[in-house]
Amino acid sequence: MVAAFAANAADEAYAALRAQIIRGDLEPGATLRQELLAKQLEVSRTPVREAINRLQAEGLVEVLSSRRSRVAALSRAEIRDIGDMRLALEPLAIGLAVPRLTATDLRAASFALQDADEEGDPATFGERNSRFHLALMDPCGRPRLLDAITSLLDLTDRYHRFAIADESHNDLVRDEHRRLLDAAASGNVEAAVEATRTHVGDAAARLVAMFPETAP
Amino acid sequence: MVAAFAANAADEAYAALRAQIIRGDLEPGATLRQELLAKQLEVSRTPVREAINRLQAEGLVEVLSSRRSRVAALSRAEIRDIGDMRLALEPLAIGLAVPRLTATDLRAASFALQDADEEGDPATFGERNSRFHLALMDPCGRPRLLDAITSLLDLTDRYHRFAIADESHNDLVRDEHRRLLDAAASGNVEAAVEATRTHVGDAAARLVAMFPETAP
DNA sequence: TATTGCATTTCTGGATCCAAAAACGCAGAA
DNA sequence: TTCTGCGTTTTTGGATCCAGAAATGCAATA
Repeated sequence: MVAAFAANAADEAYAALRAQIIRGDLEPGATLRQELLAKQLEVSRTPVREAINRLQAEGLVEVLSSRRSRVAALSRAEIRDIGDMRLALEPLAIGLAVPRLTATDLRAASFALQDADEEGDPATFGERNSRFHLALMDPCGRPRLLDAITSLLDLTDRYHRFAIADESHNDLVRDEHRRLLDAAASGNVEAAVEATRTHVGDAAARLVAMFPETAP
Repeated sequence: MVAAFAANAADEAYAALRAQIIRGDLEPGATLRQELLAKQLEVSRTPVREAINRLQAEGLVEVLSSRRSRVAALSRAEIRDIGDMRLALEPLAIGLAVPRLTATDLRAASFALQDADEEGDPATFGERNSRFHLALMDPCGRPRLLDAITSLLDLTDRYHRFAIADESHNDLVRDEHRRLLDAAASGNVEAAVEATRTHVGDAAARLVAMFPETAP
């Protein structure tokens, strides 16, 4: 593992598994065996179990009929469910955050945007994209709201890799990102909220479109 | 314990603790000792730990600086946070649910409303109130949205008991409930969404008002 | 009497153990 | 060859064990 900045083994296991799922190292549908994961993370099964439980609560892991658990594979319906929730929550967060943005916040968001928009490992595109969004919303001062949005972003991050093959689509995303950042930077709350609505709506629609109508 | 309809001990412990917190048997701020809870629930510490973890994720339990955990005591800011999230999510759920409501759904909601509005144990008022709301939103067909809303309702349920002393306030709530149910029954999506917005907004404001400006 | 330091007790997180349930695989029957 | 049934293996949930951290309480001192 790259880094372990967690006080306890359970947090560490959680962070490691979450990262592996989000960047697709653990593919949707892969079954999770506690013993194996414990060996890989060099801890006992106890913290692995705790991590799996948390991931279940977040929706990144799903429980099969009985006992066994696997990496959640989202359906078209679930992607739409998540998209609509983002569309309800992110404009709220942006609306609260923009009036509180400091120069430091804006600089951080700007850096995050640069990182998100440049070419890079497709596996981490979703992650980098989410980091930009969260950087802008972070100053909203609503921990629970941010947690909820983070969970939603976590769920779809890994599916973005398939969408970024289309270059014209990427240009559009860059454009929407830029518009959002500009509105936030100029302190125009209404414009920022509207830009968020547009962008999240578009992004969700694109993700939904990736899933065939009849697929699981 | 009254009922134990859970297959495994962890679910059972979770349900039991959640119920005790929601109806105020475990007061905000009370520290949770695993050993004691395990003895009370007649299981070992393992499932209790799992239950506490889940409750932490939901926000009903908070972790102290180190190790010890207690029943979450919400602050004014957190109540507002939660209220705004409800205001973002519940209209969405109602808007999706109303076109799909069956006669059975409406009957269930109507019963739930009757139960919520009649005099009864103040400790369970929040719970009964939430059940009505959820009954109306249940057919929305969005499991994740419903989970999120349920979690939010869980968090504030126990604080409603203090609000229902005021009888004029109760009349207003009954009125708003009735308006919402009527709109839903008539299939008027826009009216139902608007009634939800009004009611949730009012309810959240009343809860926030209960907390002194400067309190924790 | 109030306060600081230390010994004791309590409690938690993590590891390990155990029984039961589920998955697997093989053999025999159709 | 394919399906079904049974014995074996694997894996999980729950219980218990253990070491370390925090809290508690007592005593000695100012």
